[in-house]
Amino acid sequence: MLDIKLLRSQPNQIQDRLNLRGGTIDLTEILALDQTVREIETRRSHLEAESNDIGKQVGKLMQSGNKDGVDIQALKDRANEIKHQIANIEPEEKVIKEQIRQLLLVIPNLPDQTTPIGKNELENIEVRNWGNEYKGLPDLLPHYDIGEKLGIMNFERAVKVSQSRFVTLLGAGAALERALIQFMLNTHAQRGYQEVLPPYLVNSASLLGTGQLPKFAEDAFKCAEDDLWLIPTAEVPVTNLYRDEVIEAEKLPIYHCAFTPCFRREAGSYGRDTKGLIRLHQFHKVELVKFVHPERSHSEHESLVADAEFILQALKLPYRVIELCTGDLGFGAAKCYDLEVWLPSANQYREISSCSNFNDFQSRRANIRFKAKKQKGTEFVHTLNGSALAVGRTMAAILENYQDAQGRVVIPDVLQPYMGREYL
RNA sequence: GGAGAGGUGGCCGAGUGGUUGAAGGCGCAGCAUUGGAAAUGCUGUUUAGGGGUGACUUUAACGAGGGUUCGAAUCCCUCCCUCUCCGCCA
Repeated sequence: MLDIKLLRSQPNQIQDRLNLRGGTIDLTEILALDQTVREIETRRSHLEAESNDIGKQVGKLMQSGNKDGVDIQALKDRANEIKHQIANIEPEEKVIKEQIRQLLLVIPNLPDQTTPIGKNELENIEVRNWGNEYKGLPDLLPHYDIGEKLGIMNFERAVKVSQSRFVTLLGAGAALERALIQFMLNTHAQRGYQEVLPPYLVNSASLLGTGQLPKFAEDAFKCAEDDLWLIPTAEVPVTNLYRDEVIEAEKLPIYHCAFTPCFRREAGSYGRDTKGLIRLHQFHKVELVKFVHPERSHSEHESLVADAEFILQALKLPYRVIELCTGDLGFGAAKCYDLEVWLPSANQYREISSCSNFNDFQSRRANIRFKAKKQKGTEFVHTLNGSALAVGRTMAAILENYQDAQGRVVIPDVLQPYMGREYL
């Protein structure tokens, strides 16, 4: 959520920066409503001040024993008159305030000053790449084919049990998934992230806090009987751990890593990535979440990306780092790097992690502040998060990049201790 | 699911419908004391919105939302949450 005061004080600059995203966001309505509501608010405050004053006078007169005096009745009459006047303007004030809130909630974040300007994904920037694009064997199989051939992956039965876009892992496939999760969590924990195992069902306030609601309700699964939703990412429960809290400044930065299943309706993606592990309604992800001092958020973002890259490098999977341009940035992100892993069967890179800096966008919505000792007032923290990594897509990358001439899949060195074997 | 108890500031904990943003304590900060510290003493210490360059001023907030009243932390209603006991349960 943007700061209404910033919007008020420099509407043109804000408009220009929002325009870099390419959408059409009109701020005139919200600015007009803001102007109106402030006028009403001032009037109401004055009326309430008078009313408070009368209350005190009545109190004094009552205590001095003058319970039925004429002057008391006159004061009461005046106070009732004020009450009616307030009742006349207050509903309008509430309605307008709610309108402003609703409008603010659907305005995307301002792109960071350092985010490259561009219209769409074609203008994203490749920052660096790592490893060789493995062209593979001539008879290299896509991950879903080798997975089924090895008997570690079954799509048909998952469809029977649920519906399309679900998978079942079997035997070594299930073990590999579990090994990846263990390896990722252990690595991050060693590197300073506190592990969290959060709830997988969250309330609407949490989704509002991280920005999935109100705009993207159709992307999430909802439990109709309850105010509960299946999490689309661990970002939601982990970020909201600190909702409505004031953190002591010296406790920052806070680093968490979390493994969770993620549930996404994938509305509007019919026919895309229908085969394999790439786009499922349920998948596993290890997520990194940071709460940091605003002054440090840029460097914290870089190190977050490095922590995600560390996993890819440990697994020896070729990848590249893409910095998203303003036109391709997600709703809440101010700056974002995608990590894309090499998938030889498709002869292309596919997103395996997205590392975003939200600046104070989420913390404003979720009301996550910090307070420095000796300083008056509070400030909003900056929140950052990134996948490290999407487990299913990592499995897909391993199944393709590690195929050998015998049709086996070599298990990456770092996973062998977890698997107790060298090949699938 | 049934029965009961309770939600007050960073924390603990008082609270009578009337100048209570809220006693007291802890914690924290500053000052004094000390060779230095502990102990002690004094002072200060919520957040958010509006107005003002500013000192400042004004409004709101005692789980949330309504109601009664000139006036509500205090009385009434609805909802949420927490705890205890019983039942059910991995």
